[in-house]
Amino acid sequence: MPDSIYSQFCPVAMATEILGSRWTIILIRELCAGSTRFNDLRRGVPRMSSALLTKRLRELENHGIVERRATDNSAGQFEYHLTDAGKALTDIIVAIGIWGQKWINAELQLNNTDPSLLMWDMRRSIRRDLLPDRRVNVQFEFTDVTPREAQWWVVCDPDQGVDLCLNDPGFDVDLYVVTDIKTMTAIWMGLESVSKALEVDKLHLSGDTEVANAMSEWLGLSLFAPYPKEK
Amino acid sequence: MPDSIYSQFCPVAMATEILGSRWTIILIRELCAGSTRFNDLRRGVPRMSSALLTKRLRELENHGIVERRATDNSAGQFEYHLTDAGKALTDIIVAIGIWGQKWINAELQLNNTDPSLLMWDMRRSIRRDLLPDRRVNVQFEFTDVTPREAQWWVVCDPDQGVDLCLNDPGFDVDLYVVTDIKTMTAIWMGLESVSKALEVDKLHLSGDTEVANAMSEWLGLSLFAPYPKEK
DNA sequence: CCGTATCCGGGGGGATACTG
DNA sequence: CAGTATCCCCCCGGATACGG
Repeated sequence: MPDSIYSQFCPVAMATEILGSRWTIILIRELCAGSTRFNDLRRGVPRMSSALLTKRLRELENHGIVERRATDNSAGQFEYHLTDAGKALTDIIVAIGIWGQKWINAELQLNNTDPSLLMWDMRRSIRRDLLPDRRVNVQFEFTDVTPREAQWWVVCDPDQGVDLCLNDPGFDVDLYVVTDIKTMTAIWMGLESVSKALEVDKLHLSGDTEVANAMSEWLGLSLFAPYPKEK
Repeated sequence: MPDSIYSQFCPVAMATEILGSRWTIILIRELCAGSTRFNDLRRGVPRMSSALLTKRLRELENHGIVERRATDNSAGQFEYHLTDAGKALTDIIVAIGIWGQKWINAELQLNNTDPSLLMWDMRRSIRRDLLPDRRVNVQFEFTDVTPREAQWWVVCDPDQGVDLCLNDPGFDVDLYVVTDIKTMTAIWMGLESVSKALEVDKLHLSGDTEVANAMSEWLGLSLFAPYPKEK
Protein backbone atom coordinates (compact mmCIF):
# COMPACT_ATOMS: atom_id res chain seq x y z
CA MET A 1 0.00 0.00 0.00
CA PRO A 2 1.45 3.33 -1.00
CA ASP A 3 2.08 5.82 1.74
CA SER A 4 -1.13 7.73 1.33
CA ILE A 5 -4.14 6.58 -0.62
CA TYR A 6 -6.79 8.70 0.98
CA SER A 7 -4.77 11.74 1.95
CA GLN A 8 -7.14 12.81 4.65
CA PHE A 9 -6.31 14.14 8.09
CA CYS A 10 -9.40 12.41 9.50
CA PRO A 11 -8.27 9.74 11.97
CA VAL A 12 -10.64 7.26 10.38
CA ALA A 13 -8.86 7.69 7.06
CA MET A 14 -5.40 7.57 8.62
CA ALA A 15 -6.25 4.33 10.40
CA THR A 16 -7.80 2.86 7.28
CA GLU A 17 -4.59 3.50 5.35
CA ILE A 18 -3.01 0.94 7.65
CA LEU A 19 -5.89 -1.42 8.30
CA GLY A 20 -7.59 -1.34 4.92
CA SER A 21 -5.36 -3.64 2.91
CA ARG A 22 -6.50 -7.13 2.22
CA TRP A 23 -6.18 -9.70 5.03
CA THR A 24 -4.89 -7.15 7.52
CA ILE A 25 -8.01 -7.12 9.71
CA ILE A 26 -8.30 -10.90 9.59
CA LEU A 27 -4.67 -11.23 10.57
CA ILE A 28 -5.04 -8.83 13.48
CA ARG A 29 -8.07 -10.77 14.62
CA GLU A 30 -5.90 -13.89 14.79
CA LEU A 31 -3.23 -12.00 16.70
CA CYS A 32 -5.85 -10.68 19.11
CA ALA A 33 -7.07 -14.22 19.58
CA GLY A 34 -3.64 -15.15 20.81
CA SER A 35 -1.65 -16.78 18.01
CA THR A 36 1.98 -15.76 18.06
CA ARG A 37 3.91 -18.23 15.91
CA PHE A 38 4.13 -17.95 12.15
CA ASN A 39 2.53 -21.29 11.49
CA ASP A 40 -0.13 -20.76 14.12
CA LEU A 41 -1.05 -17.55 12.36
CA ARG A 42 -1.20 -19.46 9.10
CA ARG A 43 -3.74 -21.85 10.55
CA GLY A 44 -5.93 -18.89 11.42
CA VAL A 45 -5.67 -17.42 7.92
CA PRO A 46 -5.28 -20.58 5.86
CA ARG A 47 -6.09 -18.99 2.52
CA MET A 48 -3.45 -16.31 2.85
CA SER A 49 -0.17 -17.10 1.18
CA SER A 50 2.90 -17.25 3.37
CA ALA A 51 4.54 -14.57 1.27
CA LEU A 52 1.72 -12.18 1.91
CA LEU A 53 1.60 -13.10 5.58
CA THR A 54 5.24 -12.14 5.91
CA LYS A 55 4.62 -8.89 4.09
CA ARG A 56 1.69 -7.92 6.28
CA LEU A 57 3.57 -8.80 9.45
CA ARG A 58 6.41 -6.51 8.33
CA GLU A 59 3.98 -3.71 7.61
CA LEU A 60 2.34 -4.07 10.99
CA GLU A 61 5.76 -4.12 12.59
CA ASN A 62 6.70 -0.91 10.78
CA HIS A 63 3.52 0.72 12.01
CA GLY A 64 4.26 -0.21 15.59
CA ILE A 65 1.36 -2.62 15.87
CA VAL A 66 3.29 -5.86 16.02
CA GLU A 67 6.59 -6.72 17.65
CA ARG A 68 8.75 -9.53 16.31
CA ARG A 69 10.62 -11.32 19.04
CA ALA A 70 13.19 -14.06 18.91
CA THR A 71 12.45 -16.84 21.36
CA ASP A 72 15.24 -17.62 23.84
CA ASN A 73 14.89 -21.10 22.43
CA SER A 74 17.79 -22.00 20.16
CA ALA A 75 17.39 -21.21 16.47
CA GLY A 76 15.25 -19.40 13.97
CA GLN A 77 12.25 -19.24 16.28
CA PHE A 78 10.21 -16.06 16.30
CA GLU A 79 7.07 -14.85 17.92
CA TYR A 80 4.77 -12.05 16.90
CA HIS A 81 3.14 -10.05 19.65
CA LEU A 82 0.79 -7.12 19.57
CA THR A 83 2.21 -3.92 21.00
CA ASP A 84 0.05 -1.63 23.13
CA ALA A 85 -1.11 0.08 19.95
CA GLY A 86 -1.96 -3.34 18.54
CA LYS A 87 -3.86 -4.47 21.60
CA ALA A 88 -5.89 -1.29 21.37
CA LEU A 89 -7.16 -2.53 18.01
CA THR A 90 -9.22 -5.13 19.85
CA ASP A 91 -12.03 -2.59 20.16
CA ILE A 92 -12.21 -2.30 16.39
CA ILE A 93 -12.11 -6.03 15.79
CA VAL A 94 -14.84 -6.60 18.35
CA ALA A 95 -17.02 -3.85 16.88
CA ILE A 96 -16.62 -5.36 13.43
CA GLY A 97 -17.40 -8.86 14.66
CA ILE A 98 -20.49 -7.81 16.56
CA TRP A 99 -21.80 -5.97 13.55
CA GLY A 100 -21.14 -8.97 11.33
CA GLN A 101 -22.86 -11.34 13.71
CA LYS A 102 -25.91 -9.09 13.99
CA TRP A 103 -26.38 -8.05 10.40
CA ILE A 104 -24.86 -10.54 7.99
CA ASN A 105 -26.63 -13.67 6.92
CA ALA A 106 -24.09 -16.41 7.48
CA GLU A 107 -25.78 -18.98 5.29
CA LEU A 108 -23.27 -18.54 2.47
CA GLN A 109 -20.25 -19.17 4.68
CA LEU A 110 -21.94 -21.90 6.69
CA ASN A 111 -22.14 -23.93 3.50
CA ASN A 112 -18.48 -23.48 2.86
CA THR A 113 -16.71 -24.06 6.15
CA ASP A 114 -13.09 -25.09 6.26
CA PRO A 115 -13.07 -27.87 8.89
CA SER A 116 -9.50 -27.19 9.97
CA LEU A 117 -10.27 -23.52 10.54
CA LEU A 118 -13.36 -24.40 12.54
CA MET A 119 -11.41 -26.83 14.70
CA TRP A 120 -8.62 -24.30 15.14
CA ASP A 121 -11.11 -21.75 16.43
CA MET A 122 -13.05 -24.22 18.54
CA ARG A 123 -9.92 -25.53 20.18
CA ARG A 124 -9.21 -22.04 21.46
CA SER A 125 -12.54 -21.47 23.09
CA ILE A 126 -12.86 -24.78 24.90
CA ARG A 127 -13.38 -24.27 28.64
CA ARG A 128 -11.02 -26.82 30.06
CA ASP A 129 -11.91 -25.60 33.55
CA LEU A 130 -15.44 -26.92 33.03
CA LEU A 131 -14.22 -30.41 32.10
CA PRO A 132 -13.39 -33.18 34.57
CA ASP A 133 -9.98 -32.64 36.15
CA ARG A 134 -8.19 -35.29 34.11
CA ARG A 135 -7.12 -35.75 30.52
CA VAL A 136 -10.22 -35.74 28.34
CA ASN A 137 -10.10 -36.84 24.72
CA VAL A 138 -12.94 -35.81 22.45
CA GLN A 139 -13.21 -37.14 18.93
CA PHE A 140 -15.06 -35.12 16.34
CA GLU A 141 -16.27 -36.75 13.18
CA PHE A 142 -17.78 -34.81 10.33
CA THR A 143 -20.08 -36.86 8.16
CA ASP A 144 -19.92 -34.68 5.07
CA VAL A 145 -16.30 -33.78 4.79
CA THR A 146 -13.45 -35.14 2.71
CA PRO A 147 -11.92 -38.12 4.60
CA ARG A 148 -8.61 -36.36 5.13
CA GLU A 149 -10.27 -33.74 7.32
CA ALA A 150 -13.21 -35.67 8.70
CA GLN A 151 -11.75 -36.84 11.99
CA TRP A 152 -10.25 -34.69 14.71
CA TRP A 153 -9.14 -35.34 18.23
CA VAL A 154 -9.17 -32.66 20.87
CA VAL A 155 -7.08 -33.62 23.85
CA CYS A 156 -7.78 -31.52 26.90
CA ASP A 157 -5.17 -31.96 29.56
CA PRO A 158 -5.20 -30.07 32.86
CA ASP A 159 -1.46 -29.53 32.55
CA GLN A 160 -0.78 -29.50 28.80
CA GLY A 161 -3.69 -27.37 27.72
CA VAL A 162 -5.88 -28.14 24.75
CA ASP A 163 -4.31 -29.95 21.85
CA LEU A 164 -5.76 -30.44 18.39
CA CYS A 165 -4.84 -33.52 16.35
CA LEU A 166 -5.71 -34.55 12.84
CA ASN A 167 -4.17 -37.96 13.53
CA ASP A 168 -5.33 -40.30 16.26
CA PRO A 169 -3.17 -39.58 19.31
CA GLY A 170 -3.96 -43.08 20.56
CA PHE A 171 -5.58 -42.14 23.84
CA ASP A 172 -8.90 -43.62 24.90
CA VAL A 173 -11.75 -41.52 23.59
CA ASP A 174 -14.01 -40.07 26.29
CA LEU A 175 -16.61 -38.60 23.96
CA TYR A 176 -17.48 -39.18 20.32
CA VAL A 177 -19.11 -36.26 18.55
CA VAL A 178 -20.64 -37.05 15.17
CA THR A 179 -22.28 -34.33 13.12
CA ASP A 180 -22.10 -32.45 9.85
CA ILE A 181 -19.79 -29.51 9.43
CA LYS A 182 -22.57 -26.97 9.02
CA THR A 183 -24.28 -27.94 12.24
CA MET A 184 -21.04 -27.81 14.17
CA THR A 185 -20.22 -24.38 12.75
CA ALA A 186 -23.69 -23.03 13.49
CA ILE A 187 -23.45 -24.25 17.06
CA TRP A 188 -20.06 -22.66 17.60
CA MET A 189 -21.29 -19.38 16.15
CA GLY A 190 -24.27 -19.38 18.49
CA LEU A 191 -26.78 -19.77 15.67
CA GLU A 192 -27.96 -23.14 16.92
CA SER A 193 -27.88 -24.88 20.28
CA VAL A 194 -26.44 -28.24 21.23
CA SER A 195 -29.77 -29.38 22.67
CA LYS A 196 -31.71 -28.39 19.56
CA ALA A 197 -29.24 -30.18 17.29
CA LEU A 198 -29.47 -33.30 19.43
CA GLU A 199 -33.26 -33.18 19.27
CA VAL A 200 -33.44 -32.98 15.50
CA ASP A 201 -30.82 -35.70 15.18
CA LYS A 202 -28.16 -33.60 13.52
CA LEU A 203 -25.73 -34.16 16.36
CA HIS A 204 -24.83 -37.44 17.99
CA LEU A 205 -22.90 -37.94 21.19
CA SER A 206 -21.66 -41.18 22.67
CA GLY A 207 -19.25 -42.13 25.40
CA ASP A 208 -18.85 -40.59 28.86
CA THR A 209 -22.31 -39.30 29.82
CA GLU A 210 -20.95 -36.72 32.23
CA VAL A 211 -18.83 -35.14 29.49
CA ALA A 212 -21.66 -35.45 26.98
CA ASN A 213 -24.22 -33.77 29.21
CA ALA A 214 -21.92 -30.85 29.92
CA MET A 215 -21.00 -30.25 26.31
CA SER A 216 -22.84 -26.96 26.02
CA GLU A 217 -20.80 -25.78 29.01
CA TRP A 218 -17.25 -26.80 28.17
CA LEU A 219 -17.65 -26.14 24.47
CA GLY A 220 -17.02 -22.41 24.64
CA LEU A 221 -18.47 -20.56 21.70
CA SER A 222 -17.34 -17.80 19.41
CA LEU A 223 -16.79 -14.45 21.04
CA PHE A 224 -19.71 -13.16 19.00
CA ALA A 225 -22.15 -15.97 19.75
CA PRO A 226 -24.07 -13.93 22.36
CA TYR A 227 -25.26 -11.36 19.81
CA PRO A 228 -28.51 -12.32 18.13
CA LYS A 229 -29.31 -11.49 14.52
CA GLU A 230 -31.04 -8.17 13.94
CA LYS A 231 -33.85 -7.28 11.58
CA MET B 1 -15.09 -7.43 -4.92
CA PRO B 2 -15.78 -11.07 -5.66
CA ASP B 3 -18.33 -12.76 -3.47
CA SER B 4 -15.92 -14.31 -1.08
CA ILE B 5 -12.29 -13.39 -0.69
CA TYR B 6 -11.66 -14.71 2.77
CA SER B 7 -14.13 -17.58 2.88
CA GLN B 8 -14.36 -17.60 6.62
CA PHE B 9 -17.44 -18.03 8.77
CA CYS B 10 -15.97 -15.66 11.36
CA PRO B 11 -18.18 -12.56 11.55
CA VAL B 12 -15.11 -10.37 11.41
CA ALA B 13 -14.19 -11.85 8.06
CA MET B 14 -17.74 -11.70 6.72
CA ALA B 15 -17.98 -8.03 7.64
CA THR B 16 -14.57 -7.31 6.18
CA GLU B 17 -15.65 -8.78 2.86
CA ILE B 18 -18.07 -5.88 2.65
CA LEU B 19 -16.18 -3.14 4.43
CA GLY B 20 -12.67 -3.94 3.30
CA SER B 21 -12.67 -2.54 -0.21
CA ARG B 22 -10.99 0.76 -0.85
CA TRP B 23 -12.85 3.92 0.15
CA THR B 24 -15.75 2.02 1.67
CA ILE B 25 -14.98 2.92 5.28
CA ILE B 26 -14.29 6.53 4.37
CA LEU B 27 -17.55 6.72 2.49
CA ILE B 28 -19.50 5.25 5.38
CA ARG B 29 -17.89 7.75 7.68
CA GLU B 30 -19.23 10.53 5.48
CA LEU B 31 -22.68 8.95 5.48
CA CYS B 32 -22.56 8.62 9.27
CA ALA B 33 -21.60 12.28 9.44
CA GLY B 34 -24.83 13.11 7.69
CA SER B 35 -24.18 13.69 4.00
CA THR B 36 -26.96 12.31 1.83
CA ARG B 37 -26.64 13.90 -1.61
CA PHE B 38 -24.25 12.58 -4.23
CA ASN B 39 -22.27 15.78 -4.51
CA ASP B 40 -22.21 16.27 -0.76
CA LEU B 41 -20.69 12.83 -0.47
CA ARG B 42 -18.17 13.79 -3.12
CA ARG B 43 -17.05 16.75 -1.04
CA GLY B 44 -16.38 14.41 1.84
CA VAL B 45 -14.36 12.01 -0.32
CA PRO B 46 -12.88 14.43 -2.84
CA ARG B 47 -10.20 12.13 -4.14
CA MET B 48 -12.61 9.36 -4.97
CA SER B 49 -13.79 9.30 -8.58
CA SER B 50 -17.49 9.67 -9.20
CA ALA B 51 -17.54 6.36 -11.03
CA LEU B 52 -16.16 4.57 -8.03
CA LEU B 53 -18.47 6.45 -5.68
CA THR B 54 -21.45 5.21 -7.66
CA LYS B 55 -20.11 1.70 -7.62
CA ARG B 56 -19.58 1.70 -3.87
CA LEU B 57 -23.01 3.16 -3.20
CA ARG B 58 -24.55 0.37 -5.26
CA GLU B 59 -22.60 -2.24 -3.36
CA LEU B 60 -23.68 -0.79 -0.04
CA GLU B 61 -27.24 -0.71 -1.28
CA ASN B 62 -27.05 -4.36 -2.29
CA HIS B 63 -25.76 -5.24 1.14
CA GLY B 64 -28.63 -3.45 2.83
CA ILE B 65 -26.45 -0.76 4.33
CA VAL B 66 -27.60 2.17 2.25
CA GLU B 67 -31.02 3.06 0.89
CA ARG B 68 -31.37 5.16 -2.25
CA ARG B 69 -34.41 7.39 -2.15
CA ALA B 70 -35.87 9.68 -4.75
CA THR B 71 -36.67 13.09 -3.32
CA ASP B 72 -40.30 14.20 -3.72
CA ASN B 73 -38.70 17.18 -5.42
CA SER B 74 -39.19 17.09 -9.19
CA ALA B 75 -36.50 15.34 -11.20
CA GLY B 76 -33.42 13.19 -10.95
CA GLN B 77 -32.84 14.01 -7.31
CA PHE B 78 -31.71 11.22 -5.04
CA GLU B 79 -30.66 10.86 -1.47
CA TYR B 80 -28.60 8.15 0.16
CA HIS B 81 -29.52 7.19 3.68
CA LEU B 82 -28.08 4.62 6.02
CA THR B 83 -30.42 1.79 6.90
CA ASP B 84 -30.55 0.42 10.44
CA ALA B 85 -27.75 -1.94 9.52
CA GLY B 86 -25.80 1.04 8.21
CA LYS B 87 -26.37 3.15 11.29
CA ALA B 88 -25.10 0.28 13.38
CA LEU B 89 -21.75 0.69 11.61
CA THR B 90 -21.23 3.89 13.55
CA ASP B 91 -19.67 1.87 16.36
CA ILE B 92 -17.01 0.58 13.99
CA ILE B 93 -16.27 3.98 12.49
CA VAL B 94 -15.96 5.52 15.94
CA ALA B 95 -13.70 2.73 17.17
CA ILE B 96 -11.46 3.20 14.13
CA GLY B 97 -11.36 6.97 14.56
CA ILE B 98 -10.52 6.82 18.23
CA TRP B 99 -7.72 4.38 17.56
CA GLY B 100 -6.36 6.58 14.79
CA GLN B 101 -6.48 9.68 16.94
CA LYS B 102 -4.71 7.94 19.81
CA TRP B 103 -2.04 6.02 17.97
CA ILE B 104 -1.22 7.58 14.61
CA ASN B 105 1.13 10.48 14.25
CA ALA B 106 -0.81 12.98 12.17
CA GLU B 107 2.19 15.03 11.11
CA LEU B 108 2.24 13.58 7.63
CA GLN B 109 -1.37 14.43 6.89
CA LEU B 110 -1.22 17.78 8.66
CA ASN B 111 1.32 18.87 6.09
CA ASN B 112 -0.95 17.87 3.29
CA THR B 113 -4.42 19.11 4.18
CA ASP B 114 -6.99 19.73 1.50
CA PRO B 115 -8.52 23.10 2.51
CA SER B 116 -11.91 22.33 1.01
CA LEU B 117 -12.14 19.07 2.93
CA LEU B 118 -11.16 20.79 6.15
CA MET B 119 -13.78 23.49 5.64
CA TRP B 120 -16.37 20.89 4.73
CA ASP B 121 -15.71 19.06 7.99
CA MET B 122 -15.48 22.23 10.07
CA ARG B 123 -18.73 23.57 8.71
CA ARG B 124 -20.51 20.52 10.04
CA SER B 125 -19.24 20.78 13.58
CA ILE B 126 -19.89 24.48 14.12
CA ARG B 127 -22.10 25.06 17.15
CA ARG B 128 -24.52 27.62 15.83
CA ASP B 129 -26.39 27.51 19.13
CA LEU B 130 -23.33 29.03 20.80
CA LEU B 131 -23.19 31.95 18.37
CA PRO B 132 -25.19 35.18 18.74
CA ASP B 133 -28.79 34.74 17.64
CA ARG B 134 -28.43 36.49 14.31
CA ARG B 135 -26.70 35.82 11.00
CA VAL B 136 -22.96 35.58 11.65
CA ASN B 137 -20.47 35.62 8.80
CA VAL B 138 -16.97 34.35 9.48
CA GLN B 139 -14.25 34.70 6.89
CA PHE B 140 -11.35 32.26 6.95
CA GLU B 141 -8.14 33.09 5.18
CA PHE B 142 -5.32 30.64 4.81
CA THR B 143 -1.96 32.26 4.33
CA ASP B 144 -0.20 29.33 2.72
CA VAL B 145 -2.75 27.98 0.31
CA THR B 146 -3.24 28.39 -3.41
CA PRO B 147 -5.30 31.58 -3.99
CA ARG B 148 -8.28 29.68 -5.39
CA GLU B 149 -8.83 27.95 -2.07
CA ALA B 150 -7.43 30.51 0.34
CA GLN B 151 -10.60 32.34 1.27
CA TRP B 152 -13.78 30.86 2.69
CA TRP B 153 -16.91 32.33 4.14
CA VAL B 154 -18.97 30.50 6.70
CA VAL B 155 -22.41 31.99 7.04
CA CYS B 156 -24.20 30.90 10.17
CA ASP B 157 -27.87 31.74 10.08
CA PRO B 158 -30.28 30.82 12.88
CA ASP B 159 -32.84 29.80 10.25
CA GLN B 160 -30.80 28.69 7.26
CA GLY B 161 -28.19 26.68 9.09
CA VAL B 162 -24.48 26.85 8.35
CA ASP B 163 -23.45 27.62 4.80
CA LEU B 164 -19.99 27.31 3.31
CA CYS B 165 -18.94 29.59 0.45
CA LEU B 166 -15.81 29.71 -1.64
CA ASN B 167 -17.02 32.99 -3.16
CA ASP B 168 -17.79 36.09 -1.14
CA PRO B 169 -21.51 35.97 -0.35
CA GLY B 170 -21.43 39.75 0.06
CA PHE B 171 -22.57 39.94 3.66
CA ASP B 172 -20.71 42.02 6.22
CA VAL B 173 -18.00 39.98 7.86
CA ASP B 174 -18.34 39.58 11.63
CA LEU B 175 -15.04 37.86 12.21
CA TYR B 176 -11.86 37.50 10.18
CA VAL B 177 -9.80 34.41 10.88
CA VAL B 178 -6.30 34.42 9.41
CA THR B 179 -4.01 31.45 9.89
CA ASP B 180 -2.12 28.74 8.06
CA ILE B 181 -3.84 25.56 7.01
CA LYS B 182 -1.81 23.33 9.29
CA THR B 183 -2.66 25.35 12.39
CA MET B 184 -6.34 25.36 11.55
CA THR B 185 -6.32 21.60 10.96
CA ALA B 186 -4.46 20.92 14.18
CA ILE B 187 -6.94 23.03 16.12
CA TRP B 188 -9.92 21.28 14.62
CA MET B 189 -8.41 17.89 15.36
CA GLY B 190 -7.84 18.84 18.97
CA LEU B 191 -4.06 18.71 18.65
CA GLU B 192 -3.67 22.42 19.38
CA SER B 193 -5.84 24.99 21.15
CA VAL B 194 -7.18 28.30 19.89
CA SER B 195 -5.62 30.17 22.81
CA LYS B 196 -2.22 28.60 22.28
CA ALA B 197 -2.28 29.39 18.58
CA LEU B 198 -3.21 33.01 19.34
CA GLU B 199 -0.37 33.25 21.83
CA VAL B 200 2.31 32.06 19.46
CA ASP B 201 0.93 34.28 16.72
CA LYS B 202 -0.11 31.52 14.34
CA LEU B 203 -3.74 32.56 14.46
CA HIS B 204 -5.15 36.04 14.06
CA LEU B 205 -8.68 37.19 14.80
CA SER B 206 -10.23 40.54 14.07
CA GLY B 207 -13.76 41.92 14.03
CA ASP B 208 -16.53 41.33 16.54
CA THR B 209 -14.83 40.76 19.90
CA GLU B 210 -17.73 38.78 21.30
CA VAL B 211 -17.58 36.29 18.46
CA ALA B 212 -13.79 36.23 18.57
CA ASN B 213 -13.63 35.54 22.29
CA ALA B 214 -16.09 32.70 22.02
CA MET B 215 -14.37 31.02 19.08
CA SER B 216 -13.19 28.01 21.06
CA GLU B 217 -16.82 27.47 22.03
CA TRP B 218 -18.71 27.78 18.75
CA LEU B 219 -15.97 26.19 16.70
CA GLY B 220 -16.96 22.62 17.41
CA LEU B 221 -14.10 20.20 16.92
CA SER B 222 -13.65 16.82 15.33
CA LEU B 223 -15.52 13.98 16.99
CA PHE B 224 -12.15 12.52 17.92
CA ALA B 225 -10.58 15.68 19.32
CA PRO B 226 -11.20 14.65 22.97
CA TYR B 227 -8.89 11.63 22.72
CA PRO B 228 -5.26 12.45 23.52
CA LYS B 229 -2.32 10.75 21.85
CA GLU B 230 -1.04 7.60 23.51
CA LYS B 231 2.49 6.30 23.95
C1' DC C 1 -26.93 18.15 -10.64
C1' DC C 2 -26.29 13.24 -10.84
C1' DG C 3 -24.54 10.19 -12.47
C1' DT C 4 -22.65 6.42 -16.85
C1' DA C 5 -19.43 4.52 -20.09
C1' DT C 6 -15.10 3.32 -21.52
C1' DC C 7 -10.32 2.86 -21.61
C1' DC C 8 -6.22 1.41 -19.65
C1' DG C 9 -2.12 0.96 -16.54
C1' DG C 10 -0.01 -0.52 -12.20
C1' DG C 11 0.44 -3.38 -8.69
C1' DG C 12 -1.63 -6.27 -5.35
C1' DG C 13 -1.50 -10.60 -4.37
C1' DG C 14 -2.22 -15.71 -5.76
C1' DA C 15 0.45 -19.83 -7.16
C1' DT C 16 4.35 -22.29 -6.95
C1' DA C 17 8.82 -23.63 -5.91
C1' DC C 18 12.66 -23.41 -3.10
C1' DT C 19 16.04 -22.71 1.25
C1' DG C 20 18.54 -22.58 5.90
C1' DC D 1 9.59 -24.55 11.11
C1' DA D 2 9.87 -19.99 9.14
C1' DG D 3 10.11 -17.86 5.82
C1' DT D 4 12.16 -16.17 0.29
C1' DA D 5 11.94 -15.68 -4.38
C1' DT D 6 9.80 -15.25 -8.67
C1' DC D 7 6.39 -15.15 -12.09
C1' DC D 8 2.57 -13.19 -13.88
C1' DC D 9 -2.48 -12.62 -14.13
C1' DC D 10 -6.27 -10.05 -13.24
C1' DC D 11 -8.92 -6.56 -11.75
C1' DC D 12 -9.20 -2.43 -9.07
C1' DG D 13 -9.80 1.87 -9.72
C1' DG D 14 -7.91 6.50 -11.77
C1' DA D 15 -8.72 9.48 -15.74
C1' DT D 16 -11.50 11.28 -18.95
C1' DA D 17 -15.41 12.11 -21.54
C1' DC D 18 -20.03 12.00 -22.05
C1' DG D 19 -25.50 11.80 -21.24
C1' DG D 20 -30.24 12.82 -18.95
